[in-house]
Amino acid sequence: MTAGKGRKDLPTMMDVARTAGVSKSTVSRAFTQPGMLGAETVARILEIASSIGYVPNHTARALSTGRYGNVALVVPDVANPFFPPLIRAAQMEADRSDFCVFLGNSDESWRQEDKLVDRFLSQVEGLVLCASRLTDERIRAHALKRPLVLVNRDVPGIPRVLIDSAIGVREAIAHLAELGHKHIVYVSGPASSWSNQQRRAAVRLGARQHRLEVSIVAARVPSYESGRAVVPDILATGATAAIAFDDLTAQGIMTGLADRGVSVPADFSIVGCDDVLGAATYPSLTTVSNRSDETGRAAMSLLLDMLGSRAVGDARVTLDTYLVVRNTTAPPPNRPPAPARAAPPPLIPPRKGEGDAN
Amino acid sequence: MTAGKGRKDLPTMMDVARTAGVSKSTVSRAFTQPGMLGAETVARILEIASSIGYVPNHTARALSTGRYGNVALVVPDVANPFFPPLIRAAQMEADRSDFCVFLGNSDESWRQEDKLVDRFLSQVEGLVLCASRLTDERIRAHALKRPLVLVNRDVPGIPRVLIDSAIGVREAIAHLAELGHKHIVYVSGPASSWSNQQRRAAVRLGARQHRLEVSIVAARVPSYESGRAVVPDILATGATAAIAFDDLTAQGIMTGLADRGVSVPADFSIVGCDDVLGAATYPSLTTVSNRSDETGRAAMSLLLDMLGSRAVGDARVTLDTYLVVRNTTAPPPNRPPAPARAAPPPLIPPRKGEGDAN
DNA sequence: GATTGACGTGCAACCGGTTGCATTCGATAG
DNA sequence: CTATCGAATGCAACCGGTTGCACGTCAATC
Repeated sequence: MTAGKGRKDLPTMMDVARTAGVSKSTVSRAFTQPGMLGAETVARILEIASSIGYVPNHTARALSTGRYGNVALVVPDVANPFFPPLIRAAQMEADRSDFCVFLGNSDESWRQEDKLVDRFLSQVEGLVLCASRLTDERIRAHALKRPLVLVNRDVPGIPRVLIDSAIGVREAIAHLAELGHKHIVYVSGPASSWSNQQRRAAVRLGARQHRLEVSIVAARVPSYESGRAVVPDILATGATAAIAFDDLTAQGIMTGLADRGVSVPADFSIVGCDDVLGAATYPSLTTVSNRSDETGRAAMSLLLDMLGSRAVGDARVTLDTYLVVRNTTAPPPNRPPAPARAAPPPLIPPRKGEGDAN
Repeated sequence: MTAGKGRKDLPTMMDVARTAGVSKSTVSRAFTQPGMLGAETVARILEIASSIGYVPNHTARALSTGRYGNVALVVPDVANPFFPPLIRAAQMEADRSDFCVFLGNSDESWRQEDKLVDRFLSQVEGLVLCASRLTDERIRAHALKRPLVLVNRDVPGIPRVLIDSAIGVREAIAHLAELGHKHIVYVSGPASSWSNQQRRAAVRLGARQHRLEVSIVAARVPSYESGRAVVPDILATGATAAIAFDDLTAQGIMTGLADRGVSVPADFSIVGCDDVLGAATYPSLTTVSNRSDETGRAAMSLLLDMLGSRAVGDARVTLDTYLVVRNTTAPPPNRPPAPARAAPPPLIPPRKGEGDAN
């Protein structure tokens, strides 16, 4: 019963009330409905409050109003470079409405995600689940209890924000076609990924329109390592350019090509996806923007709209992407490149935080 | 008063109690002190609870016990690649003790940070502040109210976890000396940064021990752009190797050197700091590990220890670093490199999330 | 057969706010 | 001078749990 069992107790509303010679209610109103009180009373109370370092207790307020002022954001892997910009944007959007945000790391496990959501449920007004690992069923169950917004997960009936790579990928195809490429490769990501399906379809469609030959090479997991590993398959197709599922894979491919003396972009062109590495690589990577920050902002904004009881119903927001041309694309060489020397074993540890973010 | 004003209300303890034909207290104890109740009673209650989807209300519990089960983690910029691994590790460490973590993004502003801390105070049991922008005074004030752990901020009396780059930097110096370099440059970060002070001092000391000449070149902000910008200054020193304040700066330097036809590592060697880019660059960057994940874990673990009332007092944990040798360091050329052509204007946008993380 | 305990459960106060309603008081209207 | 009304404030119930204490029951003990 006794709260805090001696731990440092923050000043309460009663403390303020006592030294101000008023009742709890008055102090409460001074903070929530100042207009209802005398101007000098409000001033005095606020003065006293700040002098003794009083801050309204978020928890107690939540209990009586049902407005927790908190939202939860759950991602599979905080360290996956896809997410930090999204998290940052979502956090700042929530902050604009004075919401605090819980961050959950599901560690790519649906059990963990389920546990987190349950823990969050009773102290948040709503949640944003990114690339959720839960079943549609569980998601629906949770959505019954609290407003829920999904990112890169398409469950009918649940508001969701999706990054549609189609446009960006189409731009990439057009870009390569314009440069004179005739045969390209799509290095695919996880089959279960919604993003991967989008991208592959867009590649196929774009290639048909531009009369390009297209090969598909599968990289089971999107990572530096697996990109590096599939380079022989890529070269075997005889293509002169590749579009990779994501930047990490593209990066691995670049390394694998360099290992074989194939230079980028002179001998081979590469396009990534997600713009996760920025211009940090050399040569800097041509890639498809993912606008993950806008995604984060949009998802949080959508959630806050729902909380503001502005009905949102079955929202399905898609964000377009665009091509970011940097320095890994150029006209094809006269002859398609071929392996010059045998591939060395992979020496370099994979980058942390890889995996299928989307 | 009426909570939820019609919003989806979660089932409460009373609901369970009613259908189980017992009192609130009994339901409560079924969850918190099952041993005090009859075995079959507990079983029946848990059964009913899960059947109607009841989960104990975190908020209400917190209010009466003072144990919020929450902690807060505040960083200047989530998107700065220094932080995601730290956040991830801290989050998972907290999760091991069933704590939920609030994430705050101070956006490099002490006002924002102060606001966040105040908002968090009343719903967390403790906080971790990373690279805090607050004054010592404010930090002390907050620490009076709740257990507080600092990361990369050295305020006597407040428990803190510091990444000490000295060892790693010393290893880097030894590494360069062994390769045959005689004259190196330290490209410094923000003067106010604790980490920068550590690193510069370590460079100076190490250089003296190995009888190397050392120059200092100042990059005001640690970023890709500013690294690229200081390349002329670096070359002007006549040095054959550089140690940069962080990886982003090092990356910019690499690009700047390439722009001038100076090849890395054949003509010039580069060492970064923080190991933030992993092996993603080409050539992959030799750098000093920052172990930011261990830092996050250590800080959170320290905080949880404090909460467990295991007194921690004035803890000051320092984490050592080590050199990660990759492919940007090699013996110096016979003659020191010189600019071959004029530098092109910077075309490439700076990487998001830069800034002095430490 | 009455006493004593252990055990299982209910009662009610409390955590720190919020809010509908009652109350007080001065001012304006009648 | 009194009735009326609005503004300012207090009272007390409530949000959903936790927990000290009291109560009732039944078995073991004397």
